[in-house]
Amino acid sequence: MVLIDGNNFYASCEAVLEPGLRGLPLVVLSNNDGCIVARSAEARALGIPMGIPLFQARPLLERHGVVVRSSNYALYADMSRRLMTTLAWWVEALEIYSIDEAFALMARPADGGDLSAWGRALRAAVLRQLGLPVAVGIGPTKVLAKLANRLAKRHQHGVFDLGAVADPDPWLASMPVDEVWGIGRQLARWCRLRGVATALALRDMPTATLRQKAGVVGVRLQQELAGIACLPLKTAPPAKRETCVSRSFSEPICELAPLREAIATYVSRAAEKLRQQRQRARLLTVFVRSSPFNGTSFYRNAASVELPLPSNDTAVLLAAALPLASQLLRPHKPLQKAGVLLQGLEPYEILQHHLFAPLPWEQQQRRDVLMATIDRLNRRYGAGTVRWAACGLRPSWTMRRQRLSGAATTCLEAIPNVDAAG
DNA sequence: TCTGGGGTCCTAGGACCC
DNA sequence: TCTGGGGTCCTAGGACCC
Repeated sequence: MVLIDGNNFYASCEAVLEPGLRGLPLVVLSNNDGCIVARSAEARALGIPMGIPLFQARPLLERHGVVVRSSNYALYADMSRRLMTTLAWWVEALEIYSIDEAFALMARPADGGDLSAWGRALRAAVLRQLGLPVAVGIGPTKVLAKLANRLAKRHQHGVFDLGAVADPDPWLASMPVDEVWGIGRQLARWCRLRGVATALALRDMPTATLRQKAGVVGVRLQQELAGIACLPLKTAPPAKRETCVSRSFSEPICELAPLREAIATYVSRAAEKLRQQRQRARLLTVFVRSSPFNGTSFYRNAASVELPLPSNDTAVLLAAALPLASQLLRPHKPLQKAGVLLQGLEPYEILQHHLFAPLPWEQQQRRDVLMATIDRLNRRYGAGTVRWAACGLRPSWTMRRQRLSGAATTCLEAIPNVDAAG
C-alpha cells in the first residue's frame, strides 16, 4: 500500500500559479477568511500555528511579512484533478482519498525489495510536471503507509518504504500516538492517560481494553498497525449517503429575508451536487446556529421535511426548504451559520418505477431537461449565470474572500497548463 | 470586531413487529 | 395484579478524517 499526498497542498497550489511566491512564507485561509488552513514550509518554520483564527495570527503574520491568501477551491480542485491523473499513470490501482491525497497499490519488485527508488522517481515526475511537491509513504497497510508518509516528510526527503526496513518497531516507537491515522483528540487523551504514548505502544496494548473504548474501529486500527490489512483500497468511490452545503455569514443574520436568501442559495447548490452525483434526496434538513464563540447563549436549531417523492429538482427542494426558515429564527439570536443537509439519497433511476409521481412522466422529464440545461449553462458560463430569484441579487451575508489569488477563479483558462501530456 | 466546510462509520437505544 | 424473547430498522450523537 502506498500513500501519496501533496505537501502543504493549498499553499503549494498558490505558488504554482504565482512562482514568485516560492520560498516565501505563505498561509491560506479557510472560507470567510476565518482560520489558517494551510502554511508553506517557510510559514510553518516561523511558528505560525495551524488552524488558528486570522485575527489571532495577524500580529505574527505582519511582523514577518507573511503572504496571506483566501482559499481558492476552484484552483485547488483543478490541481487535484491533474495530480490524480498523473498518479494514476504511476500505480496499479488508485483510491482518491481527499483533495490532496491518494492511496495506491504498487507491487514490489520480484525480489520483494525496496520501492523507495520508484517513489523517488514518482515524486520527481510530479514535481516536474505539476510543480507540486508530494510525499510518498509505503507500508503493508493503509495505516502503516500513512505513518510511513509522515516519516517520509520528517526524515527521508519525501519518500519512505516502511515495508522494506528490517525492523519497523523503532520507527513506530518514534511516532506519537496522536499522530496515528484514526487517533483523534479523545482517543489520544485516553491513550496517554494509560501510558500509551506511541504508535508502537498502541499496537502492543491489550486489544480487549482498546475494543472497550474504541470498538471495532480501534481493533482494526491496531491490526493495521501490526501489518494485517483491514482497510481495503476503494478504487470506485461509494455512492454518497448524504450531501451538505453550509456556510458562515460574513455578518450575523437576524432577519428572515436574508436567512431565506442564504437557505435558497445553499439549496440550489445542494441540488446541483445531487444532480451531478445522479442522486435524489428523500429528506431535507435546514440547520442554523449562532456563533459558538461569543458569550453564553449559544443557539442551534434544525428542521427537517420528508419529501413526498425523492427529488433533485431545485424548485421542489426550495419549496420544501424555505418554509422552514421562519421556524428557525429567534429574536435576539443572531445567526452566524446556516446549512442544508440532504439525506436518504437514492440513485437517479428509481423514480421511473414510481407509479404515483406528482407529475405526469413527460412533465417530469421536462423538469429533468430544464435542470440539466441550467447546470450546463452554469458550467459553461460560470456559476450563478442562471439563478433562482430567491437566492437574492446582491446579498450582504456572502462570505469574505478579501485575498483571493489571481485570475484562476474568474477565468479558468488563466490556470497555467501543466498537463503531463502537454 | 474577527474563529471553515464536507464527509464517513459505528453504537446505543427506541420504535415496532411477530 | 401478574406481562417474553428476539429480531429489524431508524435515528441521534460521538468519534474520526481531510
